[in-house]
Amino acid sequence: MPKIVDHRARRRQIAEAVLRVTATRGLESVSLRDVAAEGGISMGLVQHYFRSKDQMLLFACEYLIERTNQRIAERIAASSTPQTGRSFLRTLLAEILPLDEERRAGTRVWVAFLARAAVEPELERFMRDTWTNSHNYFAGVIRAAQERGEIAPERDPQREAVSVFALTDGLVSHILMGHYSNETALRALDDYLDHLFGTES
Amino acid sequence: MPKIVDHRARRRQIAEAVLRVTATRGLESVSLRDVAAEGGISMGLVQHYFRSKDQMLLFACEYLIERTNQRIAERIAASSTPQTGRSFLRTLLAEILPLDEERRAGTRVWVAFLARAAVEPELERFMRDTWTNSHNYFAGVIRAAQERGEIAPERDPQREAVSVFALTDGLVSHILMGHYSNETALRALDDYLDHLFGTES
DNA sequence: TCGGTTATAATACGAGTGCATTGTAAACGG
DNA sequence: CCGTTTACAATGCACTCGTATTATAACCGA
Repeated sequence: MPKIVDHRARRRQIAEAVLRVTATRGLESVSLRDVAAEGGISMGLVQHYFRSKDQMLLFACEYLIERTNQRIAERIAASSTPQTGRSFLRTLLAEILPLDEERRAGTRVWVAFLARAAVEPELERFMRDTWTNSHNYFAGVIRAAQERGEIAPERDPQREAVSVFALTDGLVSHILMGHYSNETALRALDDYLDHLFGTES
Repeated sequence: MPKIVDHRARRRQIAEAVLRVTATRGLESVSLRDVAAEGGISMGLVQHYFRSKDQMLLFACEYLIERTNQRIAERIAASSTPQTGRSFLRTLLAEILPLDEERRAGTRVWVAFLARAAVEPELERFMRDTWTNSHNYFAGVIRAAQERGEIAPERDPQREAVSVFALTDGLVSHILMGHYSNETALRALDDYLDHLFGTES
């Protein structure tokens, strides 16, 4: 055994450099040299930890998802408890929106990978799996709220999850382009929650 | 005056080559040589009609929007008349979804430009303007239906337009990745229209 | 201490890039 | 019919890219 180095930590460190470069200059201008420079390491080291550029990008994408999910879980844990199903769902969805620069940076990277996934089957599969997980989580939250009587029993959690997921993802793009303001997007979210939780009827 | 050539037609022809290459291999692998080969012309000709690659891509993006809007207008004109505000809106929104391969190709290109716009202010401005036009159109359609009594008067067309626009754009991404099926997406659209036109109350 | 394995760096290489330059043919105004 | 302008083609150039190769240093088991 030679030098002891935390392999996974090094890969994450490189992935973070990838994400930073992607957020500022876009995925198409990410080169191994840029990543190495951003991470303050040599290009050979990047190659040592990733067989190819594609594998490096895929890992960076997985890392982005993992980091984002972790951040969301933290914020939810930090929010006031106990809370209703509605407030929980609102916290969750609002956390997905790019409301501050940190999340905007993450979202810029995310749409870059999304565009790449449109022409790369392997990445597309990964995106689909990621979204399926999210969808199932949303549906579970909605079903739980329904079982607690917060949502009318005739609603189908699966169908509602489709709507709320698509609405949120759509708002994400529009906020990112500066088309809808944070307030406008949050109001649209609340409008939907009003509808789902039957405030208006 | 030398050879008489339709300048705009040539530029559109080149733009179509750009869109074809982008739809199959992605925006990041679009080179002047690829575009020339795809269009069956020389690389020098491409340079003759566009000062730089960036300008070529911007024009191609504008052309994509123009072509898409035109196609939507045609389909609407071809649909049965007269129709209710609801059926009109449904036709309009369903036409935006990538339900067949032709529209899927266009959508792949669209998300590629979207990702680029996230790191290019000029393109971002263009995207924002495009979306503002679409939003205003949607709001106008909703307001017209409201004035004809199809939608409850207390609804705000602007707010509803935000929701329907975001929902549709979200569904676009999810369909493109193969996450939601065409039927699932259309059902989510219909669910929203039920809500907007008050079928359920 | 020695041998082998790994971490890290430096660099060479061929392919591809956008753009600039140059060349050629065709169409008009004079 | 001539010259200027434009349409189009071909090629050269400086640069960047991902990857392969090689070199060096550090560590640990034997």
